[in-house]
Amino acid sequence: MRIRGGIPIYEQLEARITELIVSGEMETDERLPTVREVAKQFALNPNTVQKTYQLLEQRGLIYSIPSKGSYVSPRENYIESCKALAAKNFTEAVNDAVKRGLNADELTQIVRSTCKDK
Amino acid sequence: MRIRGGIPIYEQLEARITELIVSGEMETDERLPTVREVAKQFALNPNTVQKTYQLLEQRGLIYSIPSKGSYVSPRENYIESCKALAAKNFTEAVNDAVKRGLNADELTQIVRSTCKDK
DNA sequence: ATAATTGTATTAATCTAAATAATACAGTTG
DNA sequence: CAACTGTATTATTTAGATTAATACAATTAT
Repeated sequence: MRIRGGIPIYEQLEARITELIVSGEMETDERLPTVREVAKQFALNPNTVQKTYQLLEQRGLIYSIPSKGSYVSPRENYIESCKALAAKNFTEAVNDAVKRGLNADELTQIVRSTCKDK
Repeated sequence: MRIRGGIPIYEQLEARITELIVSGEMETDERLPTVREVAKQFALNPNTVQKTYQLLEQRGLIYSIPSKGSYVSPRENYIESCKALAAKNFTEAVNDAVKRGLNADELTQIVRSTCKDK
């Protein structure tokens, strides 16, 4: 099974797990499902899942102990860099929107209404 | 020559031309360079450029007359749908940023500072 | 102890979308 | 008439994403 539509699976998975961790749904030092478990659950290849875990580890969101498992990093290890990356991506999105005719007020309004539903 | 980095060339080109049109650098009914001219200038295949022109026409930004050329559409033909599309994409970006830990105030701040430099 | 499970690593093969390439056609323009 | 226009078709090539088949050493559970 292969998820279509441009965005690579390992990135989709990375976004999903990032959300679980950043939102606090997973606690610090909580164990993540093994690479093989996730692969089985979503019918993916273990290598694809490992790629995601490597990404998450590079960004400080998780730490992996060989032969043991992968765990959620303490918040102070990642929150800064995670937000920095998000801010960078978001800045690009703002620039794109401006180029397509939206102004600061309109963007601010979208931010407000989108965040309100949370 | 092939532009690297995930985003397809025809989308990069589409973004670039959209900017020219939306910003007003190109005027209504102004003629766009021909498919073959653009292809030559950027060392692309004419088919790739044509794909971009098709996209732009679908979005109402340009209109093409066979055997004559492609021209910038009047503003009222596209500005609404163009902004709607931009708003849709931007909303996704907001959601992504929120999932990664940014809040409404932080996002608004980024909007302000990013738009200021323009 | 020993069998199963862990993260990690390597290498090759497969698959798909993107991009290229080579044309062709009909209408216009000079 | 010759050159140029947008448009269309089909086949090929390419590169990145994904799969696949393993293997290893360390940990855990039986």
